[in-house]
Amino acid sequence: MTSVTTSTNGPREAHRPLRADARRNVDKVLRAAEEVFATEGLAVPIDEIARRAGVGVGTVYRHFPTKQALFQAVVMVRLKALVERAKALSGAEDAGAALFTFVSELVEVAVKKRDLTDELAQEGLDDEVHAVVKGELQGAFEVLLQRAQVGGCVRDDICSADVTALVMGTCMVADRHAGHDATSRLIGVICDGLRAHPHQ
Amino acid sequence: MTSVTTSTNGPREAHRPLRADARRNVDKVLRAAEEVFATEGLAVPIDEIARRAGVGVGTVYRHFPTKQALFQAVVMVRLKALVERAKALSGAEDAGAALFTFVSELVEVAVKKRDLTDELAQEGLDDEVHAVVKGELQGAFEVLLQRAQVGGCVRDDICSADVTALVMGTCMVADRHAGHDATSRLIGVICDGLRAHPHQ
Amino acid sequence: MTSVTTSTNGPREAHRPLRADARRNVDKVLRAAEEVFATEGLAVPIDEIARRAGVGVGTVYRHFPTKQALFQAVVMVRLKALVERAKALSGAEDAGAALFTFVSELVEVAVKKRDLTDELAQEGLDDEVHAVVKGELQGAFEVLLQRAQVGGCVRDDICSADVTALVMGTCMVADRHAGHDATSRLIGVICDGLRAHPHQ
Amino acid sequence: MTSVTTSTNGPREAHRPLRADARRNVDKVLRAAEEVFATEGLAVPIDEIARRAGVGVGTVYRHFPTKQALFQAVVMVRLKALVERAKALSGAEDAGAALFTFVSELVEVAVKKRDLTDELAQEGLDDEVHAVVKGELQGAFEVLLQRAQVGGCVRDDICSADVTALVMGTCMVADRHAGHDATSRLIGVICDGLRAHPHQ
DNA sequence: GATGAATGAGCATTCATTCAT
DNA sequence: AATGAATGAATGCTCATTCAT
Repeated sequence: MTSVTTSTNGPREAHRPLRADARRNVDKVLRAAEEVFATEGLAVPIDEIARRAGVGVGTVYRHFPTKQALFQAVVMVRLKALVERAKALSGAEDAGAALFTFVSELVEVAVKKRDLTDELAQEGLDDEVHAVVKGELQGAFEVLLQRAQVGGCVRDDICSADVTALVMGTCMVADRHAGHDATSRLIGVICDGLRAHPHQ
Repeated sequence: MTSVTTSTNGPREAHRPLRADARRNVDKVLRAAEEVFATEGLAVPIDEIARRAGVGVGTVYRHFPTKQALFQAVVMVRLKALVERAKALSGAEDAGAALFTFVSELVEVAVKKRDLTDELAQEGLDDEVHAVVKGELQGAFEVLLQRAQVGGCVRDDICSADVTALVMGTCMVADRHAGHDATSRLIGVICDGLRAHPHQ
Repeated sequence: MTSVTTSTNGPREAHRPLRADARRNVDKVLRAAEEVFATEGLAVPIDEIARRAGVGVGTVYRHFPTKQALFQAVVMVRLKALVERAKALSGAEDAGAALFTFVSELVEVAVKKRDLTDELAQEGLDDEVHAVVKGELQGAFEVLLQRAQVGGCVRDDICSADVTALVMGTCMVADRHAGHDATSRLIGVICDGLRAHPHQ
Repeated sequence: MTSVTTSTNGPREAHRPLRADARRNVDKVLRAAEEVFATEGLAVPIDEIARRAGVGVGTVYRHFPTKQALFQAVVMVRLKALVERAKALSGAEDAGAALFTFVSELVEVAVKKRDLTDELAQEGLDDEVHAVVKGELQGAFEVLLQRAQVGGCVRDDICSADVTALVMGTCMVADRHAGHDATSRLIGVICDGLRAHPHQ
């Protein structure tokens, strides 16, 4: 895995260049947090994350003013990856397939990374930066959806928020529903439901 | 709302009929817990529940030996209601409509009662009683589903666990997705996806 | 075992005759408490005692205003038995043997009944009645000791409080020092120390 | 009194040298605990100890993961002192005098420090470290005893565990038996009992 | 009198966050 | 900048005691 923070100067003040060792620490923390949030969810103590990262708690707090902030930063990484993926798929031939692929992949990731699900479950505690990324994701996703709708592959009576919700729901439930096959079936139902033209 | 404990002698030992005042307290606690779990989730302190119920903490603990136990009791009430509803619907003419009605209602309820969602999200904390009720629900649900499948209204490649999962997911997400219309749209997609014959 | 309360009208108000069933309850409580204090010490919850006695907590409190009071009542029974024994032995031929027998028996009992030890360990929380019994025990014991000293079997430079202390100490330690033999050896040392004429 | 932690790097992990301020706090906590356990026994709330030490509860828990752990640490300090003393005495000319001196001193200390007594009274809560120190004490004590037995100053039919028990018992009782003279008399009896050749 | 439900102060322990080193 | 020690509010739970039934 390459540096998790490639596209930013750091989580707190995005404009002051961090010293090399500081950036290294931010990275270690993010990586540890990623891992531990992914497996244990938000419940994990900060001390544990610091321990795993091999730094002191103070260091964690220097870079992330709050546990929530760290959590969001972790998810941000994933959100960004999703944005990339959505953008990449938005040029595809088959607009329907592109949307369904995206949805499938998203769910598959979330099944493995509990924090993504947790994040999606969070309500109103987003800061601005976060909101921006979420907006980007929404935007990229909307493109995917509209192309699919325009192409007639997806019903017209739903909006992107609806699809997002359905996907989130599936994410939240999928990791409890052991096995890859089960997940696929869930995705299958959702996708078919989207494809279907509304029951008159 | 009528007494929450109509069909049981009390949460702990179903054997000795509770004194009238005790019954009243159990009810007050359950109601407070219901409300507060629904809005705040599992995180609320027991003291808060006791306060809202107008009883001492000790009273809560007398009836529910553990916070988890209280939580489960709260959900049990809902689960039982669901079982009733599922059973009632399983005699309906139109098997497909019955299933879809059940699903819709369930989601509508869960939107208002966040604890149901939380419960469904809980993993391994089931005690036996709990498991039994969940089993009953699963059973009743299965009847509903099979009848719908036999009648050709629902695809054959999914099992009741799948549907349960989809419904749960929708529940979890629906309350964040304000508005009755939005919820209906989600349910619509799910139901159409279930109705659809799998995309080859 | 016959009624534990033969020589009293009840622990609280020694002068109002108790109804038969009340006395029966006092007895049940005392017996349960005896057993449970003996094995678990003072730490046991009152509820547990009530449960074992087959009565409600309220009943326990009706007869014993306080946990301490119950505890003392239990020990009183034992203390009284000790008084009897001491008196019985004070007429014996061999005054030295009588004293040593008493001491041995006392320790042996205490090894089995933790509460006796606990009680002996209690400091200043005795009520009057209690003090009286303790006084009697002290008195009876003093007789035993003086006779042994007069007979030349026990050194003169110690008082009954000293012996009591030594015995208590041995009690407290003896139950941790598994085995009958070990206990005997401890008693042996103490008795020989008492017999010995002080090291000049 | 000098630093309580002279011979150790700290209670938890003997591996990393504690920061000066941390060391100071550990000391304050130990001293407060010592004092308060000595006067009130194990029953004192941790908060009280923290208050007296002038630190927050969290600090106590940082250094001692458990109330029991703190208690043991307190006693450990004393046990270690005893080990030292026993070792120092084991080279003395007069083996009998050495043993009796040790016993006397131990009791005199325990009279003032009730926690020692409490500790000795504890049953099965020994962790390994603790067991080791107790073992050392036993060992050092055994040397003292054997030398005295070989020299003919102490009877042969008892083992070090017996003597320990007798001493403990005396400790437990001695502080209730106010006055230096009384304590001396108790010790006198014990020592004479040990010296005595068993009564046939 | 008996019962056991209710009470609530009390306690051990955790953990996010701050701050001295 | 980094560290990790200190803090203390918060929480789940227990149990002696009181009181309505």
